[in-house]
Amino acid sequence: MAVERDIAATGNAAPSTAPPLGAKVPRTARGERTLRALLDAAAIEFGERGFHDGSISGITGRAGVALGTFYTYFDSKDEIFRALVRDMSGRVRDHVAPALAAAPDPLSGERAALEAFLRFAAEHKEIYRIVDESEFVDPASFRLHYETTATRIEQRLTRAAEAGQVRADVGEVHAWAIMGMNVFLGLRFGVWEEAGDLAAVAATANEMIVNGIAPQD
Amino acid sequence: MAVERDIAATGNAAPSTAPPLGAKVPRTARGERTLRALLDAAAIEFGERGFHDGSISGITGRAGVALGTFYTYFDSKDEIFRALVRDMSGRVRDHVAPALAAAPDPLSGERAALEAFLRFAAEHKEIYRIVDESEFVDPASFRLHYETTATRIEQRLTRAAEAGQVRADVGEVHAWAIMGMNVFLGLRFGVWEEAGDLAAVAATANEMIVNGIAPQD
DNA sequence: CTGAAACCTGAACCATGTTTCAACTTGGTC
DNA sequence: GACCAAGTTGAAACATGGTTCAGGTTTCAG
Repeated sequence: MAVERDIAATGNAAPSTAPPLGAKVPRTARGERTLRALLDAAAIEFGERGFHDGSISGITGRAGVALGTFYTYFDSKDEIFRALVRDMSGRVRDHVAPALAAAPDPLSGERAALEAFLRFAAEHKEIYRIVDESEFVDPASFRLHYETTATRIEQRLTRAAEAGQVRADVGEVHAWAIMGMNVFLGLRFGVWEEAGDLAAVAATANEMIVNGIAPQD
Repeated sequence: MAVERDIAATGNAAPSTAPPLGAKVPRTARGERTLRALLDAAAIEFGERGFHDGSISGITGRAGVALGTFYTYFDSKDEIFRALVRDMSGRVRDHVAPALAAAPDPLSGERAALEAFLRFAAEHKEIYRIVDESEFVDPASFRLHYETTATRIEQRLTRAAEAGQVRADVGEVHAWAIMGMNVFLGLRFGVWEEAGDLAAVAATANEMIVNGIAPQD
C-alpha cells in the first residue's frame, strides 16, 4: 500500500520541483518541457500498465517524442520510475501539509490530514499505484518513505502527549498502526470506492484512534 | 502490503492442498513431487528476486528439473505465480486460525490473531513479499483477498457488538482500519525488524484498538 | 514383463522491448 | 545570417528470457 507521504509540513519545505536525479538536466525551456512531458506520460503509462507492462515507447508515444529522446533525460526505465516516485512524493506531501498546519490541535490535525490524504488518493489513483509498486522496483526508497512517515507521526504523537492530549506512552507501534490504517483506508475508500463520504470515513477512523472501540460509557 | 489472510477459521476449512488451477494435474507420485518442488522453488525465486526479475529457468534450476518440465505443470509464468499466492493464502490462514479459535473472547481473539500473524510474517518473509506483489501481477485476487479478510473482521466485530463487548456502531471502516494496522505492523515488526517482542507489539496495538490513545482516566 | 501413458530433457525458437547512434533540427547568440 | 550547443529522430542492434518441441526415460497397471 502506499501513498501517505511526508504528511508533516516541515517548515523548510523544498520546492516541489525536485532537483533531477541524474546529471541529465535540461538546459533550455524546450528541454524543460520535454522532460515534464516525459514524466507526465510516464505517470499515465505506469499508472495504467504498471512498471513491468509499461514500456518506454509507450511513454515517448504519449509524450509525443521519439524513442531516442527518452535517453536524453533518463539512463534507464528504472531511473524514470525513481524520478517519478520522488516527483509524486512531493506532490502528496504538499497536498496534505496545509490541512495539518491549519488544525487547531494535534488530534483534529490527524483527522484533517487523513481526510486530505483520502481525497488526494481518490483524485490521483495512478500515484497510489506507482508508489505502491516502488516496493518492488525501488525497495530502498519505499522503505525509507514509510520509515520517514512513521517517524513524523510518532513525533506528532509525542508532542501531543507532552501537551496532555494523548496518553503518555504513545510510541512507534502506535505510529505504525495509524499509518497502516490511513493507507488501507486510502486504498479502500480513496482508490477503490468511487463515491464515498470521505469526511465521514476520516471522522470514524479518528474517533477510533482517540477512544477505541470499547463500549461507550 | 499483504499477508493477513483469511484470518477467520471457517469450520469448513478446505484441505491445505488446494485443487490445482489449471488442468495440468500430476497423475503419478513422481509428478506430485515435481509439482511440489516447482512451487517451493518458485516461492524462493520470487521471494528473493520478485516476479519480474525471477525467471522460470531460476525456478527449474532450484527445483532440479529441466526447463521444459515447467510447462508440464504450468502454462505460463503468471500461472505459477497465481498458484503460489493461492497456496500461501491457505498456509497463512491455517496458521492464524487456531489462535483465533482458542481465544476466550472476541477482543483477545483479535490480539492473539495479530500476534500469530506477526510471528508468521517473521518466519516467512518471502510469503509476505509475494502476496504483496500480487497487487500488480494478479490484481483481482489481491483485491478479493483483502475484501474477504475485511469482511471477516467486520463480522467478528459485529458479533462482538451484539455481545456488548464493543460499541454498537462498528462497521466497515473499523474493519479496514484494523486490517491496515495489522498489515503494517506485520511489515515493520515481522518482516523488517529482526528481534522484536511480537507479543508486546500485539498487546500495544490491541490496547489502542480497544481504548484509543486518549489520556487514560 | 510389457507397453502405453506420464514425465522429463534442453537446445532452439521467437517475441518483446530496451538501448545505441549517427545524422538531422531548433533556437538563441555574436 | 552563420555558428554551435542543445535537443531530436527512429531504424537497427542487442539482450533477455518465455515458450516450443521432438525425442528419450520412468512409472505403473494389467
